[in-house]
Amino acid sequence: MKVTITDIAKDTGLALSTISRYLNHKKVQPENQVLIEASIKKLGYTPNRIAQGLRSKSSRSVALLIPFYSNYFWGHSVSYVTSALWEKGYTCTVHTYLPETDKQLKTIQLLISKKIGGVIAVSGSLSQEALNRLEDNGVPIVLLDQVLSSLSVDYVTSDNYQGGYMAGSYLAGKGHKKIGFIASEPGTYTICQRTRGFLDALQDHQIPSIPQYYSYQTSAYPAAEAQLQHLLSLKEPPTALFFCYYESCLSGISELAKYNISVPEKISIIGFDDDPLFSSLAPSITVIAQDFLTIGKEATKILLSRISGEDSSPGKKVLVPVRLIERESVAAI
Amino acid sequence: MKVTITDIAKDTGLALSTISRYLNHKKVQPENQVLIEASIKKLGYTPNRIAQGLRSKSSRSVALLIPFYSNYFWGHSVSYVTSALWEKGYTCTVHTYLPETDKQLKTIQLLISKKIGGVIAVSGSLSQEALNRLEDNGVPIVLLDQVLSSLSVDYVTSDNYQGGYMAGSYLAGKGHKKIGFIASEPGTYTICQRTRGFLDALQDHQIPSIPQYYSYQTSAYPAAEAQLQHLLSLKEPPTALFFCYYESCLSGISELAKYNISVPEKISIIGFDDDPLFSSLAPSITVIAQDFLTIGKEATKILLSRISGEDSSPGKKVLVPVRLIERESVAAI
DNA sequence: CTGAAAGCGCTTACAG
DNA sequence: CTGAAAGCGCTTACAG
Repeated sequence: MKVTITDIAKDTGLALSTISRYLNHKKVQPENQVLIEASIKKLGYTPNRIAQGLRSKSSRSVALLIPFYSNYFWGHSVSYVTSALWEKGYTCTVHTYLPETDKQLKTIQLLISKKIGGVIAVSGSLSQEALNRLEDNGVPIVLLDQVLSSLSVDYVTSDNYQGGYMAGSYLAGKGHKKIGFIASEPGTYTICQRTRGFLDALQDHQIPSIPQYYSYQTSAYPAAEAQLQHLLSLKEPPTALFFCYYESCLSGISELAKYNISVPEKISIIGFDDDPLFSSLAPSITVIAQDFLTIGKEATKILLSRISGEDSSPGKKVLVPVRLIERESVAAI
Repeated sequence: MKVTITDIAKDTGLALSTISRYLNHKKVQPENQVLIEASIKKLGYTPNRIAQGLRSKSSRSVALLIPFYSNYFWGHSVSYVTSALWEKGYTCTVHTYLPETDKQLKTIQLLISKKIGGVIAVSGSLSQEALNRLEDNGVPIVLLDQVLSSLSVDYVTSDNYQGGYMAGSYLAGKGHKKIGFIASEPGTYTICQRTRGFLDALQDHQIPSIPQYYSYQTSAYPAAEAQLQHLLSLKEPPTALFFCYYESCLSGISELAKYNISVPEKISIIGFDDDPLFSSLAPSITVIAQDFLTIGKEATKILLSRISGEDSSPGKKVLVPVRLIERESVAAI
C-alpha cells in the first residue's frame, strides 16, 4: 500500500540516495530524472514528511499563539501567515492560550515535542516563563501587538502612536475643540501609544487639555458605558469622541443609539479598529484601521529569515502604518 | 544539548525499551519508574513526537479545512476543535481552501505527506476529487455545513430545517400574515432546508403563500439589497422579513437604515446566524443562531472515534439544534 | 553524479 | 516486567 522511497529505488534500479537527491532538488542525470519521475507517477509516491523531519531535524512547522480573549481582528493576520507559510511547505498550527502560566507551559512543551520551527505570537498575556522556555530551546519568536520590554525577540506591531495622532488631528481638523477620549487598560503598550499620539495631536493643534474629557478605567466592558455616560452628563459635553479601542467603540455606538443621541449631528465619533459592520451602519463609522495583513506579512518574513538562519541580528521592531477610514460619523463644526 | 530516550536509558542503566514503555504508560516496576522520572527531570527530557510518529505511524495531527470566503462564524467551531484535540495530544492545523480543484489537491497532498490523521472540513466548495484523494489514503473525514450527497463520510450540521421553521412560526405567532423571505444560492443544501422549514411553518399556520414575497436570486451580495427594494416597493409590502442567511441580513439592516424604515415599527425582521454586534444595535436583532460550539464538539468526538478505529460504522449524520434569540426587531401585530 | 552505509529518536515484536 | 535487536522512511557524509 504505502509506497516509499525504497520502492522507487527498486523500481528504477537506482540507489536510495539518488532518489533522495532528486526529491531535494539536487543534481541528477537527466535520464535518471526521467526514470524517477515516471516511477513516482506510476507508483503514486508521496514523500513522508515525518521521516524527512526526523532525519533532517527540521519539521517545517510553525505555531501561532493567540490569547483566548483576543478579538477576531487577528484572524486576518492568522490567515495570511498560515497560507504564506503553507506555500513555503510549512505547516502552521494555531493555539489560543489562557493567562495561566502553567497551561501556557504545557502548550509550549508539546510544541517543543513536535519540534516546532518557530512561533508567531500575539503577545497579550503570554508569560515571560513561556517565552523563555521557547528561547531556551532555540525556537525563534516573533511577537505581535503588545511590546514586552525585557525580551530580545522580534516585534511586529501597528504604529499605535500614529493612529492616536491621526484620530486627534482629524477631529481637530474638523473644527472640534471639545474632544473626549475613552480608553482603558492603562498599563497596556498599545493603549499608551494611542493615548500619547492623541494627546500630542491635540497639543499640536492648540487644543486645551480638559482632564474631565479623558477617561481611563481599569475595569472591562461595562466601563466604557459608564465613561460615556459621565462624559455626556457634563455641563459642557464634548462634541467629538475618540474610542481608543474596539470594544469601547462598540459599546459606545450602542449606548448612543439607546439614548437616541444622533451621530454625528449631536456628537462625532471615531474608533480604533474596523469592523465589517461599521460600514453598513447608519451612519457608517469613521475609524483608524490596523493593517493586519501587512502585520502577518512582516511577521512571516522575519520568522522565515530567522528559521533559515540567514538573519541572526538582534531582535528588531517593525512598525506597521495604520490608516484613517473616513466615513460618516464625524461632522465638521 | 538534545536529550533523547537513549540518554535516559544510559543515565538510569535501564534498557531503551523500558523507558519507552514508561513513556507509553505501560507497566514498569515502581522503583524503575522513580528512577526514570528523576532522570527525566534531571536531564530535561522531552519526547520527540516526530520520531514517535514515524515509528508508530500515527502522527496525532488533524487538519481543519475552511472555504476561503467562509464567514467567521466557523471560528467558534475551529476554536473548540483545536483546543479539544490539543487536550488529547493532537496537533491541529487550519487551512483555507479556494474553489479550484488543483489547489485543493495540492493542499491535500501535503497533508497526506505529513501523515495527517484525520480531517474536519466545512464542506462549502470542497471538490469531490479532493475528498476522494483523502478517502483513498484512508484519512477519516467529518464534513460540516453543506451535505454532499454522494459521499459516505460523517456529517455534522445545524438543523437548518428546524431553523427555518422556527423563524416562520415565530413571525406567524406574532400575528404577521404578510411575510417576506430573502434567500439566495438556491442550490445550496442549507438554504434549501431553511426554505423548506420556513414554508412548512407558514403553511402550518395557515398563512397563504404569496409568491412575490419570496425572493431567491443567483447572484451574491448586492442581490439582497435589490430583493429588499423590490419587496418594499410592492403595493402591499410584507410586514415581516426573514433573512435566511447572514449576509442578506447584514445588507438588509443597512438598507433599511439608509431609507429610514424603522424596525420593528414599519417592518419586523429576523435573521439567520448571530453577530456580536446584533445585540448592540438599536433595535437589537432577533435571529436564529447556530450552535457552532456544539458542532465543533460533535465533529471532534466523531473524528476521534474514527481515528482510533473504535467506530467503523458507515457515515453518520448529526443534526445540531439551532435556537431562536428573541430580541427587539420583531413587533407583534 | 552515484552507491553503500550509518543513523535520526523512537516503538515493537521476540525472547527471557 | 525487562533487554537486545530490528526497523519506521528518510538524509547525509564518505568514497568512488
